Amino acid sequence: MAASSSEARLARWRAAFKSGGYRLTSARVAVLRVLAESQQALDATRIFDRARVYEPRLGLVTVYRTLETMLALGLAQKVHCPAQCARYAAVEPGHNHLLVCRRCGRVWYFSGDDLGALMQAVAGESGFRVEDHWLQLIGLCARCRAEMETEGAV
Amino acid sequence: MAASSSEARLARWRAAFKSGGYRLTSARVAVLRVLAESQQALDATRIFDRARVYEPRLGLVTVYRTLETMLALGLAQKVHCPAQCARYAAVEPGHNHLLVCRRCGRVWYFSGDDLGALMQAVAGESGFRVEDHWLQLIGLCARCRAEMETEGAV
DNA sequence: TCAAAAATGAAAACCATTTTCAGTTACAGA
DNA sequence: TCTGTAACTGAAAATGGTTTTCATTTTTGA
Repeated sequence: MAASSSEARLARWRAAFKSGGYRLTSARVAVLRVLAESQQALDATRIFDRARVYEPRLGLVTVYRTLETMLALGLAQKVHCPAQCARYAAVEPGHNHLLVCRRCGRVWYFSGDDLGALMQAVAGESGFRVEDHWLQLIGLCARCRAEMETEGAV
Repeated sequence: MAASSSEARLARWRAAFKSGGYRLTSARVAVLRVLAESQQALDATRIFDRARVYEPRLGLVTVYRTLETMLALGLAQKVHCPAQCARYAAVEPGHNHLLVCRRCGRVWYFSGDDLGALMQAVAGESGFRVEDHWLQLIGLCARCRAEMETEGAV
C-alpha cells in the first residue's frame, strides 16, 4: 500500500520519457504532473482541466496523446470502472492490483502474489498463455461511506 | 469450466425476462439467442450482425437496449479487453472469473475462491467496502497460439 | 544560429452509443 | 378469440468521447 511521493514519481516519469526518446515539452510535463500528484483515476477531460492550470495553452488532443505514450511506457494504466471505462491512473511499480472507489475514483494498490499460482493452474490446464491480468476490487472507500451516510444517500 | 448448453441457457434467460416483467419479443429473443450460443465475448455490432440472421428487421438500438436489460438481470456481463472495452458475454452462474483470449475473444470461466480471503484482508485493512470485483486473465488460447505459429505471426 | 524533426492545438472527422418519436407488437382481460 | 393499452420497436437525429488532419510552433542537435 506504499505510495511514492509525487515528486519522485514525476522524476521517474521524466526520465522514462527521456530514455524513451520523447521530448519533455511543457505540455507533456503538465499532464505528467497531474497524474503524478493524483491518487485518483481520472478521465481525459478531468486531466485536461487540471493540467491547464499548469499550462493554459494545452489542448485536449495532447492529453490523449500523452496518455497513450504513458500507457506505452508502462507509467500509467487504464482503470475500468463500471460506470466509466476510460480512466487513467499512475502505475505503482510492483503492485499490480487495484482497489478503486467508485465514488471518488481514488485508487489504492495492493499485491496478491498468491495469484501467481492460480494463474499458473488455469493456464496449465487449458493451454492458455496468460499475458496480462486484471484484478480490480471496486467499492466504496471509508471516507465516501462516511460522507454518504451523512448525506443520507445510499 | 463447465458450460451449460445454449438451449438451457436460453430457457433460463427467457424465464428471467418473464419474471422480470419484460416481454419476450422476437427482437429480444434473437439477441438472447446469439449470446446464448456464443462462447465469445462479442461487441454490440457483432451481436447485431448475428442476430439479424434470426430477425432481419432488428435494429441496433434494440441490441443495446436488450444488452442493458441483460446486464441488469445479471445474465450477461461486460468484458473489458485491452483493445476493446465494450464486449458482452454470458454470465456463467457461480463462476466469477474470466479467461479471455485477446485474439478470438473466446471466454472461459473459472472460480478462484481463495480470492475471498484476499478481498476480506484488503477490505478490513482499509475500511474499504468491496462491492464488486473483476478478475480477468487475458492472453492467447491454445488454438490461437497454434494458428499464429502457422501463419508466422507473433 | 540554423535546419530538421518532433510536437502542438484548432477544427473537422469519426464512430459507438443514446435519445427522440411515431408506428408496431405482446399480452392481460373481456 | 378479440381488443385496448402499455411496452416495445426501429429509423433518424443528436450526443459526446476520441482520433485524424494539417498548418504552425517548439525542441534539439549540429
